[in-house]
Amino acid sequence: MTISDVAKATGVSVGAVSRILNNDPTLNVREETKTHVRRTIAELGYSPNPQARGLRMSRSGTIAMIVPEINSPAFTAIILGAQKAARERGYSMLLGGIGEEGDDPQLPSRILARNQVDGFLISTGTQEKEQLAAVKTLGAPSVLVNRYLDESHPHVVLDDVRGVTAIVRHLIELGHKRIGFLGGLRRYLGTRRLAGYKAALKEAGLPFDPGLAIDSGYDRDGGERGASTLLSLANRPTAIFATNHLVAAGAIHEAHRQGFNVPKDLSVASFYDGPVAELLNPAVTSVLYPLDRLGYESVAMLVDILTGVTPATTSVIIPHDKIVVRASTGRAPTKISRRA
Amino acid sequence: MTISDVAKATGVSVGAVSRILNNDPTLNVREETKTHVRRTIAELGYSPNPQARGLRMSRSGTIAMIVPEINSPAFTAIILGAQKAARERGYSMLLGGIGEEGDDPQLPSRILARNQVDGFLISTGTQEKEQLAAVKTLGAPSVLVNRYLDESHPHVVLDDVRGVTAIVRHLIELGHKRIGFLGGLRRYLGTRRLAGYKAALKEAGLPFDPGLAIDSGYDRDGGERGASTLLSLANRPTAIFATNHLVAAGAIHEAHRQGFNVPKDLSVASFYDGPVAELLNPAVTSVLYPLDRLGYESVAMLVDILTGVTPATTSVIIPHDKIVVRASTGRAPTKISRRA
DNA sequence: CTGAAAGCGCTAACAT
DNA sequence: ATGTTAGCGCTTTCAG
Repeated sequence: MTISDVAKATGVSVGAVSRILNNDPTLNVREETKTHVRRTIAELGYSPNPQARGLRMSRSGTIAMIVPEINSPAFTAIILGAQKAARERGYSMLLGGIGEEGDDPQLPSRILARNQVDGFLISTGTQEKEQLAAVKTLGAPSVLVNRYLDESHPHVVLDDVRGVTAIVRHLIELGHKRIGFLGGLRRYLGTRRLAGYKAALKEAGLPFDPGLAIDSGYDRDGGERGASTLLSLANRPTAIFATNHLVAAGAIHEAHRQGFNVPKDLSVASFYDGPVAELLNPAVTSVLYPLDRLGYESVAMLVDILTGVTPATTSVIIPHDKIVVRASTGRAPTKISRRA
Repeated sequence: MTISDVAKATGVSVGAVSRILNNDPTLNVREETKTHVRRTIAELGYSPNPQARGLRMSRSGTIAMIVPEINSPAFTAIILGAQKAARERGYSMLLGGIGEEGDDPQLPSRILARNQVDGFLISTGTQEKEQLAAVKTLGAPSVLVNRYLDESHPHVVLDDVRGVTAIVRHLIELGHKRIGFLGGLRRYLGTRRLAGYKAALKEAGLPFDPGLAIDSGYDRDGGERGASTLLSLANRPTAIFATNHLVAAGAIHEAHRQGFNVPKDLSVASFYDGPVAELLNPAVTSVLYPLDRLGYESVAMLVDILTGVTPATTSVIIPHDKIVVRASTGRAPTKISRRA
């Protein structure tokens, strides 16, 4: 079933069929033949061979999304939004980089060579520096998703600073004066969250104690270790901000293990929000982001670039939605309780 | 950078280069020229255009994986294993069907038309019946992943029956006599889990009470509703088996809400195992499956079919690993406590 | 053992 | 307004 079958069946030439298929605006066809051809195509169930089309037009209609993991609830939402946008625009999405594979900074160029994708959505993993550097020399357009290289390189990020400020402000409003920070501090976005934390303290006139800001990374173990450190301080915090749900889960677990009650002795609030926030016990207060929009906007921007539309800006910032208050945060204890 | 560039650079014909690239066994080339061409290819950084190759060979080297969701921890593991196997065999994976998109039973054929994928890995969602029926008429090979149509259609599944039997046995060994079942009962695999549950009761000489087997579906809400029903029974169970972690989370949440202590008043055990089991509070006892192998074996089987190798069997069954005992299960209470 | 050439299905430039 | 045709990059048959 090829285009020439359609041509034969309709009695027109392949060229005409092709132009009708692609709504060629320059050279027009009689309305009559147009509908006739369209009908025949539908009857025959013909659909053009994407490889031939791709070969001819040197494009594939596929974009590759590189994510370091797929376990984290945040990524699932991002991927969902990206899928939706891609489909709406007639693109397919190839998912790569998950797990060990993601450790290879050359992955994008390998994918490019092997799959002839038109462009990339990039969320780097552990090898951030090398990976982002490699992106520059890719030879294919890319949009960074929740990552940042420089202002000129297209990226879609969250308003991390404001989001963290908002949720730390929530803790401060509950009367907390000593608030721990558990997050990544090595990557650019991690440091922006710390900046948000500092901003909230500053606007409340609270001092910043570097001993309360701990590089926990982004996993559950980091949350446990970080909470352990914080809770063993002589002047321990009464609240903790965690950079995601895994870290929050680890922190809550460690607090429980040490006999603290959450939220009576220790409030815990988390960045992001999603199904996992509800699964934890207690359910975790967190700042809600439309993470699917993060994925959606990334694809929109990439497709603009691919189709020659100059995007309005190289920097899209997704604002946070609201603070979802759940059982993990409460008023600061009037006096610091002894460890149970 | 095309194959004829390589031919020119090396002084041989394109045909020769192609044969060397593909290790053509029939027509051999001098060892000397072979290495020379190989070196030049490496120097030039040439890699063949997948679209042209695909057009010529009418294959794309891409397989589509259709999963209904990506939130569930089980799927992430399956996808990971599938990715690994695909990469090892030189295939790329296109992910589709996530979210609303998955409601369309015609999705596979649409993907086939649009993307010329070589084959499918299928895990249906809500529209199981229609979707599995559509698979039959696809015109491309497919392997069902954790789904079942009939013995002749290639599938990779878990030993659900034995796995459930094992974990229910664990509950029975803890002294529980009345054990609730929360799972899906409409799909084939759901009923197999129920069969495993019955088998465990039977081998222990316990009666099967239909009132204890509840169709909870597979989400958190179902877990809550199911637990609510079970806990309001006059003769309520002292333990519950949940078909996955979301259902387990809902059940635990509902138990807590009603003032029951887990595991003192109620033990909860879950199917699967994974990171989420640790996040819950209490952490959930569950039966461990190598879910990545489920994905891995599915791809292996599909690629066998694609490459003309007749698979040894159309039915691969992944055995469970072991019961991971965590805090959510304990000895049956000696006397049923009143609701707090 | 190696080169030449046909042709996979499509689009776009050029004819008519 | 429609038809013809070259050629995208590759593999593979057929000659040599």
